[in-house]
Amino acid sequence: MSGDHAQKHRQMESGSVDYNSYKHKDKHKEREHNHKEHKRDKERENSKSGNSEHKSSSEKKHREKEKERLKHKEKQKEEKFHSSDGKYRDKENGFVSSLSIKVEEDNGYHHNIKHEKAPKRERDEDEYEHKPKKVKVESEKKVKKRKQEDDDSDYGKREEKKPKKRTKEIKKDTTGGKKKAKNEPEEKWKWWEEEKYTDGSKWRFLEHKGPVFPPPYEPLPDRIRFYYDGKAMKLSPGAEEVATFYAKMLEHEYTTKDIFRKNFFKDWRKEMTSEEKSKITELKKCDFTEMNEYFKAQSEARKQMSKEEKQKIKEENERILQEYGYCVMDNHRERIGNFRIEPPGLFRGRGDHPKMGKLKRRIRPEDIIINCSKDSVHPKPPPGTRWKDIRHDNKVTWLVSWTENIQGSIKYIMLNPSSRIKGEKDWQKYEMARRLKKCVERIRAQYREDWRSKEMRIRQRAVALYFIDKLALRAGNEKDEGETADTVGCCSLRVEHIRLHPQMDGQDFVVEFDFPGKDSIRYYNKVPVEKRVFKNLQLFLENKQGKDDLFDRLNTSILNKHLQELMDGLTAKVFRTYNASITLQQQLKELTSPDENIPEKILSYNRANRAVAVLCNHQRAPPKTFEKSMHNLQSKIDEKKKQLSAAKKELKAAKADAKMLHDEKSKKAVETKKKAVQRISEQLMKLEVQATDREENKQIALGTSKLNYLDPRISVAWCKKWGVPIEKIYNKTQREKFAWAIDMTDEDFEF
DNA sequence: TGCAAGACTTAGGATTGTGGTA
DNA sequence: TACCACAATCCTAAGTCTTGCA
Repeated sequence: MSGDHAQKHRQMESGSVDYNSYKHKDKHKEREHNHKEHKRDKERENSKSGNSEHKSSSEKKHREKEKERLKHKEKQKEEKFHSSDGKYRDKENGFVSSLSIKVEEDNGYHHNIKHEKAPKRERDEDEYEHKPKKVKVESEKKVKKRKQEDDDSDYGKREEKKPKKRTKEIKKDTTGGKKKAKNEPEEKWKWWEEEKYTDGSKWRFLEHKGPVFPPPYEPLPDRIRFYYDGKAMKLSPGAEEVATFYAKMLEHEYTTKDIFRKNFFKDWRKEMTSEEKSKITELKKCDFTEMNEYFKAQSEARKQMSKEEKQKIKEENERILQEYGYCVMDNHRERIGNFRIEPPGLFRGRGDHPKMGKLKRRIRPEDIIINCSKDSVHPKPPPGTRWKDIRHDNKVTWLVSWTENIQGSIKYIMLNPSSRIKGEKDWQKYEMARRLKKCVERIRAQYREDWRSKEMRIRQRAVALYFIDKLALRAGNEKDEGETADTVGCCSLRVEHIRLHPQMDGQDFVVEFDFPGKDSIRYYNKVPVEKRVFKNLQLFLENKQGKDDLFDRLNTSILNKHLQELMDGLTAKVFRTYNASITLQQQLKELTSPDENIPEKILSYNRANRAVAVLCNHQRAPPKTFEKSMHNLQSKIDEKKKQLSAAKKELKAAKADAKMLHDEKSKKAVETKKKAVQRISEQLMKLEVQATDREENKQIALGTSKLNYLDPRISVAWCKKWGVPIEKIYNKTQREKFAWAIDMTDEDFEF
């Protein structure tokens, strides 16, 4: 990664941000009051529905009550609306649906989407919560009409409009979700237009069916044998199961690693009978090849299955998904992210993980903690078993948890990224980054000042923060030595991870970074820094050895505590989000040109995305088939070039004929040939763009930044501005995750 | 106050699905 | 129809940050 790229993003910020909402003290009080009322309403609803007799239909009842309440509220709002001069206000964007939206009175929630275009207003630093809105279904015609009206109206008028109604609820199939017609368009719930809980609770009602367990172990057929020291040996079921985990990985690089083999063998022996234990004493004498071939044959057989068999499996998976893949959270049927319990196997730690190869044991119902509403139908454990515990903790978002045996950490089943609970958090994350944008210059001035501090701890803090800001480094928490791979982030950098060059490649004060980051991905970068940073680093390195901490007076909690003082809610990772998003926005501005066609625009987008991936050091292993696929693509390009040249020749000839003959037929022929040339030129251009894109993407992973760091509103606004279909940028899953952004953003959005 | 546990986000690789082509 | 390449999705490890407790 080149240092100059990492610097680029620093030049980017210009102009002001549209901070769309602000707080009036008294309005705030009023809002608080209203919200408390609303909360009490909801709580009353919940407590009412919380009796134990209704188990079989609890959710239904709950829903009905909620509907009733909403109906009542809707009526009230309708009345209020009609008695006011409120008009519907249109959404400028039309990406998702034709729902119309009315803007409520400023209730203090921040970030009403309609305000993206609004005049800039001041607002409190600590405010970022979104503003709820109410929606109502409206015909497209009306929407269009209203759009026109809205375009003509000014912001002040919009502010006066009264709310109308909240979204339609999504129906839940209480029978366990028998398959809904797949293509049946289900109206999407616009959670982003509704109120948020502000009491720290994550939900009021939660019902689900619990996790799906992996199938029990199926012993190998007798003909498949394991050999020890050249002799066939029948293993006990427990030992055999663990042996199959290894056998399945025989071709994987893991099995060449000493730690992996050592850990596996140690844990495997624990599963052996005493007789097996006394016989099997060396891994190198074990022969798993028959097992390995058996599994390969099985996998091959799966591929060769008939269409009907495959369809049957697909249908069964769909059935399981419908039954276990959804939960009901506060009246809405929401998709669960990972509803399957992790199957047993061998631990695949990354990098030089000291525990790789250890046995990940099978999770039993007795290990599982269920989290759901008291008044929901609780998930049933498999017959003859019981759950470890059933909790009703609405301060957390998980549905199921268990403790894994490798690190002793807790694993969770949570909702899908398209869910309200994840989306809200995501939105909040980008709002936090936008808040940072507002005060980042002040923070930068502060840390530059701190480079001169008399106190070593402050200088270290300031230099570390400079790196986090400039290079988008991760915070770098302390890690348990010997328990995990040796990786570092900013605060945990050691002397051995940097080299100082007073001069390098014609530049002054260059810092050379070389360290294993998250997932043991190497971070290598040569960065020219300011003289004072360089001098400080020299100072920090004095009298230290390679293994010593670079920042020995700093850790992430000290740093984050400091950041918290600079801006409410600020932590080290916000800088990564901020710098990633601002880089995308700036790069898009720089790279997109109006005369580009759609494929070229997409290439520009990918290049902007790539700049971010480089900044964040999102790498991938080059695809195994990369060289081959590039070669194939090049062949296609060559072939297309030949075609083009032939087509051009034909066109020339046709023109000559037409000149001679002057008849309709030859004129027509010229037109046809012209079209052919044009078509082939376009095809060639597409192939060439594809080749460039692929080459530039060889070792860079774009997905991580797109999914986690780039404010989706930047991409949506860019698509709208340049007429690029959103489908070209986000696939179906991504569009579901970013539905909130797609719905609320217009082309003027500024991060 | 410091540390461990807990909760949640971020991450790359593996697996599966899909569409184009021979 | 089989095969291939790429995209989409799944999987779960590895981070960050917060919370709770001694």
